[in-house]
Amino acid sequence: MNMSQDDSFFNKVFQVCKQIPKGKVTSYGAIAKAIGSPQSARMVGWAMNKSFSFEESIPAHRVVNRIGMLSGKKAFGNPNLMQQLLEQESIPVKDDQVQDFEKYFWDPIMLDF
DNA sequence: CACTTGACGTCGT
DNA sequence: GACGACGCCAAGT
Repeated sequence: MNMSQDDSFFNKVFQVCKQIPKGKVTSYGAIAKAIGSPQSARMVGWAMNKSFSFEESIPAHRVVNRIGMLSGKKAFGNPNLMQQLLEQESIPVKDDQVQDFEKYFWDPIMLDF
């Protein structure tokens, strides 16, 4: 099956993730809602974990849960890497939580999927 | 093939 | 407002 033209859940998730502006973050639920599956937020997170298997550079570090916590930091190999990447984009992180989450939050719903 | 796990979110207490 | 339970869907065991 051809993944390049795959309109499946995963592909949509990856497309959204790649379009997250630098210095911004979003939540799994927001992505799920944006692609039309608001109740499949878990699948978004699961897709992110699998995203490392894809050659495409998915900025998975820009995706956190609804409260801005770095719930998936462990998937980066080094648990501190996710926070490092966020701070690298001028996103303040403290205690595995994005500070001023609302301020840096980017809603993918505007992509009008 | 049935059960458990998981980078979540919403609702009820 | 913190904590627990349930629902969601796919993959791993």
